[in-house]
Amino acid sequence: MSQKVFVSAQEVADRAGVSRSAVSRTFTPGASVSPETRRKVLEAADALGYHVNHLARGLMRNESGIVCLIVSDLATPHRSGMIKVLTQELQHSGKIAMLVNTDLSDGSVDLALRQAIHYRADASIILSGMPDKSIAQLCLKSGQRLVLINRDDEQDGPLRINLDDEEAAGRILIAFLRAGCRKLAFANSEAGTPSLMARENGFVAAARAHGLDVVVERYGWTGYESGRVLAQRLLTRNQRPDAVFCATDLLACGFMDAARHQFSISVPDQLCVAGFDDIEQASWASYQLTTFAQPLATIAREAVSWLESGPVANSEGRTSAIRLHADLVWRSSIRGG
Amino acid sequence: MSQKVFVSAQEVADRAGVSRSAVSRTFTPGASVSPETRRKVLEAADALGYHVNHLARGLMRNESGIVCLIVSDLATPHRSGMIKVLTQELQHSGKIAMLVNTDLSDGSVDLALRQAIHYRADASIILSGMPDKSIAQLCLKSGQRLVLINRDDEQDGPLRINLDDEEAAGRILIAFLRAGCRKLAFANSEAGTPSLMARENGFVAAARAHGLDVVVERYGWTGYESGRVLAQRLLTRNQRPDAVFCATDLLACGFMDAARHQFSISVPDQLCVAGFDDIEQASWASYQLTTFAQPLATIAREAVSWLESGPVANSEGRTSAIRLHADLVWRSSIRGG
DNA sequence: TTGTAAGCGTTATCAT
DNA sequence: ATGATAACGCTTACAA
Repeated sequence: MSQKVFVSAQEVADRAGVSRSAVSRTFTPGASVSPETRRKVLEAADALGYHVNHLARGLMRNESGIVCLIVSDLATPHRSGMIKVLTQELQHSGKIAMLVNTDLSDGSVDLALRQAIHYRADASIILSGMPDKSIAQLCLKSGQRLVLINRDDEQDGPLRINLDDEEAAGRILIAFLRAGCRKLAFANSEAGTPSLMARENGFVAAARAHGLDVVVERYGWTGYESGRVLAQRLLTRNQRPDAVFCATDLLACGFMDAARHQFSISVPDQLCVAGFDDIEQASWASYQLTTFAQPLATIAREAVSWLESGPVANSEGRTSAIRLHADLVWRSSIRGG
Repeated sequence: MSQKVFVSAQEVADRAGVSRSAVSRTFTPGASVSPETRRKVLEAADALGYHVNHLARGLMRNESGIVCLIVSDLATPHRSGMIKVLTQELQHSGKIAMLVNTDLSDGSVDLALRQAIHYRADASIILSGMPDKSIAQLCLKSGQRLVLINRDDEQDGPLRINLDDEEAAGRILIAFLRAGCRKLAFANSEAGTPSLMARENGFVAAARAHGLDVVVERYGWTGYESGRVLAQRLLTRNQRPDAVFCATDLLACGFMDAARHQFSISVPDQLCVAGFDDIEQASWASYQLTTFAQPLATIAREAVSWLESGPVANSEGRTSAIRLHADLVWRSSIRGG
């Protein structure tokens, strides 16, 4: 297609009157070059607009510097926030993010991982879906690292970073009880991902431990609109709940809006609401949602530092799992405090 | 670092009992291979877990398939929405997105473009900041394509996609006038990007054409919090405005929240508000913001199809600019309709 | 410290 | 249709 004409190391070498290797060494941190040649090379490179070809370098070094981010629902506040911190952290450690959007086809996580292999990515970070066992094994066998965030998979080999969802659910139950709520509900999507289900199960279990029942409702995709539908369903019951734990903030925003504008219910006076993720909108004046903060910075740091850490034990790759704590962010969608 | 051991074409060839070239041809669309060899190769490849090395392929073909997305404020609804459609469109046409986050350092757009060159990206799409003239020239000279979205630059060579911001500003003025508003205000950030300024200038000019003045206030970064500050400033004036055009939806959300919750002003009864971008939150029940929709799908399609179109005229690369129309999305933050 | 030469995994050219 | 061979731009022993 486009007639690309990049400057090569040879041209720089010619102009500087040195060998190709001298040029290569100049751009290799920690290689031995005399200050004089270095200067000449840098000068020629600058004049010619030379930039090391990372494709070729990756080929030789067997290390591309590419990390593949596999993501769906790219435009949701939580996911985009995740991508933001991950790209920052990756760039900070000299890597570059390749972004694969899996919104389109089904089973596209596998397709995405194939892309990662094609470009010889040093690692893949999966924020959505679950890879097929076989393709995941291929990645690991090929020496590619795998990080699963909020996927809670049983597979061996990848790094798994998860939150303590159950425990958080228990804490929010206490908060509801302190606010005097007894008619509990849980609003979930039908996505059924491990972390979503852990929140649900944790909440139900904690309630049961206190001798209380929870009305659970699930609907559609984990977004604002689903929150409205869930409100429709939960707030039209004979026994209207006085406390709702929503599986995500996005659901909670939709739920609150429906409760207030459609059912004229006052939050938190007549209904306490809690969410999960602490997306930016949770802090907006219209919501002031009590929620759990995803420790984004920590997640990114842990993920990237694990990628940087030396080679994984070839012997079946040591199994690593990190469970992080989610801080409760108190706002006014729950009475008291 | 990690001992990566990917399967090579040679290994596949050996196992299938054919030559390397046969393997290569099997994976090159439109190459001539007999069904028989093809089958043997595919079988061996599958058994071994072979995947074409795009690094090496890019080296040979002088075409990496990589497109670099250069972005700041990654986590805002508008930017993430943009990234979503762009990645979809790119993947759809067989390309892959490399994401560079420029939130960190200043002048990092140049750094980002350097990364694009390092990885021999076929093109770069810039959603934020402006590249230095020299580095942009280097990209173009190297045969890399450049797309600037909502940057409205004068430079020659790159494709420039912009909205008709001035014209849109004129339309919203009419809407305000029809609603009976006469005390106009414009809420802007201090970012001063061309599109933001075009909205401001277009609004002021249109008002002047109708013999009306506009109070313009600018503050901080283009986010929710700035909207609140701007409301603070504009709503405490002697002459309180009865209509505010906010440069973006995010500003508008902050503005509306402050107006309602802090100043107990009713929107749209006492104050009409309009925004720009049509982010998801604009449609939420708490805002119901009248705004202009960014034609995201069209933008992405235009950008990617331009990348696919044959080689740019080497003779100074024909100058291409696309100006798109922003549809007005009517909701209830303006009276009437 | 420097240059020479081999090799990374492809694809493209050219015979066959 | 197939196989040998020469690139592609780089890094890295190895030799000087």
